[in-house]
Amino acid sequence: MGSRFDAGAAIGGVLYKDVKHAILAALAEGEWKPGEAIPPERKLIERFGVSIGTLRKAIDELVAENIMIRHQGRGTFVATHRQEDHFFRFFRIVRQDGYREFPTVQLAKFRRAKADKEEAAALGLPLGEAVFRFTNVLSLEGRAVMIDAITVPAERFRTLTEKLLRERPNTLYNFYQDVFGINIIRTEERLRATLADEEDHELLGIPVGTAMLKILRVASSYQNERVEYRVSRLDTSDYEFALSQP
Amino acid sequence: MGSRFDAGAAIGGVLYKDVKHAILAALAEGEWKPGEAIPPERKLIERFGVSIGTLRKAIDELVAENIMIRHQGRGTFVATHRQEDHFFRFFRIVRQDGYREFPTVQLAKFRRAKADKEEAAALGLPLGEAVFRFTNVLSLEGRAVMIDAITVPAERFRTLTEKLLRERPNTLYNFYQDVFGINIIRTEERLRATLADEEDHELLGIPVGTAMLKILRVASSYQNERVEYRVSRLDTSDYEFALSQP
DNA sequence: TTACATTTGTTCGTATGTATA
DNA sequence: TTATACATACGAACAAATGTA
Repeated sequence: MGSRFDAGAAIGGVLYKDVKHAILAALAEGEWKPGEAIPPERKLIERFGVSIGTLRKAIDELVAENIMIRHQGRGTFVATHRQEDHFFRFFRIVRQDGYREFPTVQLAKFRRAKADKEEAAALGLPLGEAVFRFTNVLSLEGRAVMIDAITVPAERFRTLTEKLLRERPNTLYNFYQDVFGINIIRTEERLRATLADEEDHELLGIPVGTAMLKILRVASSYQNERVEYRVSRLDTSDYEFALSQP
Repeated sequence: MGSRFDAGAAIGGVLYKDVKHAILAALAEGEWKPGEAIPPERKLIERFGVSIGTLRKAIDELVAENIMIRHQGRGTFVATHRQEDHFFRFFRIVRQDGYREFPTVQLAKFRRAKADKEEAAALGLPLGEAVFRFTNVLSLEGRAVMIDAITVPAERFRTLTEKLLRERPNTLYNFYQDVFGINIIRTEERLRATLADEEDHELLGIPVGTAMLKILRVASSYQNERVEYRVSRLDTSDYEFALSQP
């Protein structure tokens, strides 16, 4: 059979997991949008026909995965990238003394292209599939320190244009949410060292051959759908990549 | 007032947090050692005078923080660094195709010294406090690729000797557990790029000026007690630092 | 300011299922 | 088979935070 709910994805066997996946499916179908409250627990236990404890256990996991946020007395909300905390969950560049600051972003390049081998592998697309490629230059304290070379599948970002990107009011991941209904909830990153090339010199004003941190990121949406591949290059003379475990 | 338990650290107000901290305190005092089972839930609810649900909520958090591991039908155990998973939680160096391998370690240097400014700040010690400094060279697939320069407070590692380090049978963090009763449960890492120097050339056989990944790590024990400062330098021509969120 | 309804958070306890020794 | 241990599911009662009349 499958789930005991209509929504789709389920394993059967563990009730709270079924509830969790039913909620995720409703989320993926756009029933509740980021920033909105989902129905109160009382309504949800009616809808799913489970006890309060079971429902809470399902939502507990969604909260632990940063997909939802609970506020006592207000309700349970679909997470947004608008919240400061959420932004710094994915933006891990910090001044070497620990100070965190919002970067300013400048769009440097934008074009439509066909996925090369690396992009196709990272995004799980066929080689040569249509993609958008664009480059952002990020500044901290007024100085350009990082280049983000970003690739997204054209299929999923059909209406993307350079103008839209340039005029977006808030963060990139928030823009993905608002305009394309894409919610980044997970990233995988790999870090290497490399030497600055001619492009780094032009965009950041650093000498060719400077040591740079190279960050390769694949960002995914609700169903582990890979929606963004990003290669960042950071000048680490004043800033660094910060990470805490757990 | 304080806690309603003897053990110490508590906030009062939220019962399951008190229970959690009481368990942590017992852990820090060595009542249960890594690898051992803690008493069954039945006993613990008697000891703390709380309900099963409250106890489980306390242990849930400890499990989420990788401090304990539950096994249905067997018991709840204090986490060890022996488990493979646990090792790769702190060792994040991976071949660029994703393959994970255990490194072989060679002790290259060992000496007693006084904490310099950087070490003192990282470990929260007074400047000039006695520390041990030692250097490991890590090899993957038989090739030396990373240098770990490690500093630990002599106070906390009183009986450490070069011989002990050289003859330790298993991983370093496991050695900390077994010999010093120190359990690393948390790390903070900062990553930068740098250029290979003369020491890198000597120990890894790479040309001076090669781009290298520099990782600064502070490792902490149960009560956020900082017990190890480590500066690693990785040749990222074949390997990389891998990271998944969440 | 107060009172009240709404919503999530905490604590309690019971019954049953599943894995292990 | 039996006993033990954790896992799941249920639901009641009260506390705390929030928004509104």
